[in-house]
Amino acid sequence: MKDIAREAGVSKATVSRVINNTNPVSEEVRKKVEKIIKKNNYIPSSIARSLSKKETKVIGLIIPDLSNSFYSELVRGISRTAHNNGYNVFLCNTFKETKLEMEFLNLLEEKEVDAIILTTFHTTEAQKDFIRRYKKPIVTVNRIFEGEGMPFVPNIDIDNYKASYEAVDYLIKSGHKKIGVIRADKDDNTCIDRLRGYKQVLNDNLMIADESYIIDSDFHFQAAYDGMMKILKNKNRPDAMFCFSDELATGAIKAIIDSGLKVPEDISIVGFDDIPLAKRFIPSITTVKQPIFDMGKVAMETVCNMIIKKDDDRIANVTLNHEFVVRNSTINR
Amino acid sequence: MKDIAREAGVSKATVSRVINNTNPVSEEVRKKVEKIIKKNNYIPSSIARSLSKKETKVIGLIIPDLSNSFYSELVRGISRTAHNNGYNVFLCNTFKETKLEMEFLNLLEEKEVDAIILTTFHTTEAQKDFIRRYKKPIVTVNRIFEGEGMPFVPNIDIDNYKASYEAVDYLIKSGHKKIGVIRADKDDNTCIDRLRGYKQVLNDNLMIADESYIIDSDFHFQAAYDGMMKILKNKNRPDAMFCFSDELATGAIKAIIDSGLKVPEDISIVGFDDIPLAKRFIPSITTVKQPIFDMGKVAMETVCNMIIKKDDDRIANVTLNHEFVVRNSTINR
DNA sequence: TTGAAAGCGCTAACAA
DNA sequence: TTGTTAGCGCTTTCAA
Repeated sequence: MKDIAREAGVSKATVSRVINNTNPVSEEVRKKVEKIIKKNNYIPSSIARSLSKKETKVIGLIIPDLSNSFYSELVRGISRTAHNNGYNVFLCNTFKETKLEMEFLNLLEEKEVDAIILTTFHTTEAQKDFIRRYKKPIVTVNRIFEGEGMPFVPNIDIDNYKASYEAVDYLIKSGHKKIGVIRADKDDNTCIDRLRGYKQVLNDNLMIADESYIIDSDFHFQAAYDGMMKILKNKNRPDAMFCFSDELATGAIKAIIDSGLKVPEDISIVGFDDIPLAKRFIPSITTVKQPIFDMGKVAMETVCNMIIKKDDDRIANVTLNHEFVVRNSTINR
Repeated sequence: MKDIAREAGVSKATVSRVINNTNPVSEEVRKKVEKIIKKNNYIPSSIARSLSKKETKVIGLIIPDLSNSFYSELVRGISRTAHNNGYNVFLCNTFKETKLEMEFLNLLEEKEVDAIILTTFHTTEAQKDFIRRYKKPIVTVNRIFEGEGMPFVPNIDIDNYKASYEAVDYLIKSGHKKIGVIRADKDDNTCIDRLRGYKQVLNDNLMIADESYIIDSDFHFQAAYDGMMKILKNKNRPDAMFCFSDELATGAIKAIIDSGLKVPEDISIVGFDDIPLAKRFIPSITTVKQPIFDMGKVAMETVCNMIIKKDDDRIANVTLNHEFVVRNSTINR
C-alpha cells in the first residue's frame, strides 16, 4: 500500500480511501490510484484491515459432522447467505468429539470471528460457560441453550412436537396399530419434543406407547439397522416405524429387507428431514421435510441482524414450517 | 496483552514468550504470567499474530458443492488432517458457479491463507492466470493444471484409467456383452481417463464401444435418471451400465426399476467412489472405491510439506490405490 | 480534498 | 533471562 501511495504520489490514507470507496477523493486522483493498483496487482491485506477495524467479516460455524446430509445442507444454506451478505464461513467439523467442540469454540474466539453459528453434538457445562462469557453474537440451529446467567441465544428450528404428532397421526389414520420409534440423542431437546409428540398422539388415540417399541440410536445408519434387527425378533413386531432421520429410516428399511420382510407391505417406515436421498431411495421414503437450506439461511440472517443492531425484534427464535411428504415407504392398512 | 504485562510487572515481550512457549523465560515469571492470563481470561488475538508473523495457519479450500458426498468426505479428510497439523480450513463452496470460483480464489488471496486446496468445477483461463501469479502453495484433487508458464501443481488422484479398465473388465468377464457408460463432465481429465479405460478394455476384448451407449451427464442423480430412461428406449438395450459416480448409479437404478426392469437381473450397474450410501442402497452397489478421506489427508499433508520446505521430493503428484468392490447390483450372466 | 500520525495487538531483533 | 523498540499493513481521527 505504501508503494502504491508513493508511486501515485499520494498518501496511504488516500489509497485507503479509493480502495474502500470512502469519500471524499477527487475523480482524478481516484483514476490514477486505481490504475496503479491494477498495474501492480496490488491486493489489500484483509488481516491488517481486520486488525484495524476490529471486524473480520467471517463467521464461525461449528457442526457435528459433514457426513450427515442434514449438516452439509445446512452449511450450504449458511454459506450462500453469508456470501450474499459479505461474510464468509470458517468451518469447524467436530467429528462429534466433545473435546473438539470446545477447542473450536476457543479457536473461533482467538480468530476473532464476528459471530458463531453453533450446532453442537453434546451440550456441556464448558460450552455453557463459554456462551456466558462470549461477547459476540451466537445463533444455534436445533439446539436450545438456557440456564443461570445465560444470555438469550436465538435458535432456528421447526416445531418438532407438532411435526412428530402429525407424522404418527398419519400412520394411525392409515390403519397402523403398532407404531415404533427409532430416536437418536435422546437428551437432545429436538428428540425430546419429537418423542413427546409421538406419545401424545398415541395417547389422544387411546393407544399405548410400548416402551419396547422405542429404540435408541445415534443418528447413524448402523445403529438403526441393529436396533431394527432387534425389534424384529420381538414376537409382536410393529407394523410401522417412525425414524427421527432419513438416514435412520434407510437403516431400518435395510434391516427389514435383510430379514426377508417387505417395506411397506409388512412394515411402514417414516423418516425425518427429507434429505435428497429420501426421494431417491428404493422405496422412496415418506418423511417430515425440514427446510434445511432455509434454516441455514435464516440462521445467517439472524446473525447479520445481531451484528448490525444489538437489540432488534428480528433477533428471536425462529420456527420454520415443516411438511409431511408421503412417498412409497408407507401404505394404507 | 499490555494489561497482562502491566499486571504481571513484565514486558509484552515476556508475555508473548510465555504464550508461545518461546524460550527463555524463568519458571517463576512463567507461572505468574500464566496465572494472570487465566485470571483475566485473556485470549491472544490471532489476527495480530498473523499480521506480525505473516502466516495465518489457515488453508483455503475450494470445492464445487457439499451436496456431493464425494466432496463432503474430502472436506472431512482435509479438516481432520489440517487440525492434526495445527491448521484450519476456510471453506469455499462455489455451488458450481464459475464466477464464484474466481471470487473465492481472490478472496483467499486477500485473506492471506497459507495455501489453497483446489477442486474446481470448470477449469478456466482466469483460474490458470491466478495460479501462475499466486506465490503460495496450491494442491489440487482430481484436477490437472498445466500450461505455458504454469508452476507445478501437485495433484492427488487415483489411476482413473486403470480403475475404469478393471471395472469394465469385471463386467466382461462376468458375461456382459453390451456395456454402456454414464459419464459426467466429459472434458475433465478424470472423465477422459475413465472413458479411455472403458474403450481400451472393450477393444482388448474385441468388443466395440457403441457411441449410443455413452451417456453424458453432470454428476447429478436426475441427469443419470433421464439418460438411463433414454437408453432404455433403445431397442437393443445394454445389459450393464458403468456409472462414473455412485450417485449416477442410483439414478440409473431408479430409472431401470421405474421402467419395470430389475437390477441386476436385467441390467447390472457399477458405480464409482464408494460413498457410504453405496453399500446401503437397495440393491447395494458394486463400485470402484476411491479412498476419498485419504485423498483429503494426502492433499493436506502435501500442503504442509510445501509450506515447510519449498522443494522436497514429497511434493509430487500422488496416485492412491482404488479397489473394486463387488456387491449386489451386478450378476453373472 | 488530502496528508500526517497514532494505533489495532502482536512478534522479533537487539541490547542490556 | 528480560526489556526496548521497531515494525506487520491497514484505518481513522484531526489538521491543513
